[in-house]
Amino acid sequence: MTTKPNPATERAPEAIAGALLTWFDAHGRHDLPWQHPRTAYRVWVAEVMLQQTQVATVIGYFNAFMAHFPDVHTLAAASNDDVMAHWAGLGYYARARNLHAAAKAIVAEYAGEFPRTVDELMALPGIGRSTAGAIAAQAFGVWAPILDGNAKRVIARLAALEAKPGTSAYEKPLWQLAERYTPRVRVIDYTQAIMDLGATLCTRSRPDCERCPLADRCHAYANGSQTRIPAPRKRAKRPQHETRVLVVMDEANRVLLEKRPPAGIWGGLWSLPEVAVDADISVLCERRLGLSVENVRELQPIHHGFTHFELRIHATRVQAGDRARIMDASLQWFAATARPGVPAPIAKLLDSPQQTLAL
DNA sequence: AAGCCGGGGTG
DNA sequence: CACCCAGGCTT
Repeated sequence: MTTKPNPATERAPEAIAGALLTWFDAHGRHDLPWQHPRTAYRVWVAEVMLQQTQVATVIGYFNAFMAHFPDVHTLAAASNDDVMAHWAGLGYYARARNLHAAAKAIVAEYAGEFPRTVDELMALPGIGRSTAGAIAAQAFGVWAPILDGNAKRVIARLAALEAKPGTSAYEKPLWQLAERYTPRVRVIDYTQAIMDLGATLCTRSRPDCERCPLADRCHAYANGSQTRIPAPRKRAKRPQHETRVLVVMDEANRVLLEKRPPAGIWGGLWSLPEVAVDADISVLCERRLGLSVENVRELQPIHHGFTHFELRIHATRVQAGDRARIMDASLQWFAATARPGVPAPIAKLLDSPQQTLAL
């Protein structure tokens, strides 16, 4: 059968890249922290932090991370707790776990020198096709397509691709076009340029097509479909969950924290011990923590919204009796001033003046 | 193909 | 409040 040719695929790809690069020289972002200096290690850490996380949010974390883990050897040799603490608040904590594992692999298998091919990069934990392409292109100038959220939006509009995001009918042609448009020269700048265009002009809502260097080649702009491409993803209503955490204080005003299992919500982070909502606190503390408690007091519940569910967190504060001995390695006392990174809502609770952790 | 994984920005 | 963000991994 005959299919209508897609205008975006017919055009000379060099013209797209050329127009984009000319625009980039004048209007692109040239002062992002990971661009100066642009080492493979810094590009890699930045790319992982930037997965599903906005640039403005990442910058502060990136600078702090680099100050503490200046190179891949330092990162590989660090403790998991130290790495997780520097990720606390960023979310998607599997990224930090994978980052640490990948650092160890790069030291062990590559003597600390990053591999330069997409396939080798993709074999490292936490690096998928798009991130591998970004590292290869930006760190080494190796030709490789990227397809992050920005590039997807730009290319989908160029091609007026109406397929539903998340389906292969959407992803496959996008990768094909991403390869076609990626030039053999100036791959570092091109990779940055298409992301910058998506971040500054070809935005999800209210794209500024009047200033777009690709407007005269954009099929969506030509037929006025740019505001409904890509189609929004309908999300199921978020279920409501409840849980309870314990704020256990000892005589020295230290608080008891629990290292969470690697998988699941807040995986690998230290948090307040989580118990059943209707738990008998005294009995539970005696049996699970091996300590007697006094001054059991209910605190103000806090509410936290996740992407896929909402959580109402009840909090019970108790004072640990004498001779409190915590045997479990996943439970540890921490001073308020020297505690590890904890999830954002827990940090908020612990830092809240009204909670007044002191008894 | 669909679900899981966070916290913050934006309209 | 809805939707998204320099996605990847698991099932």
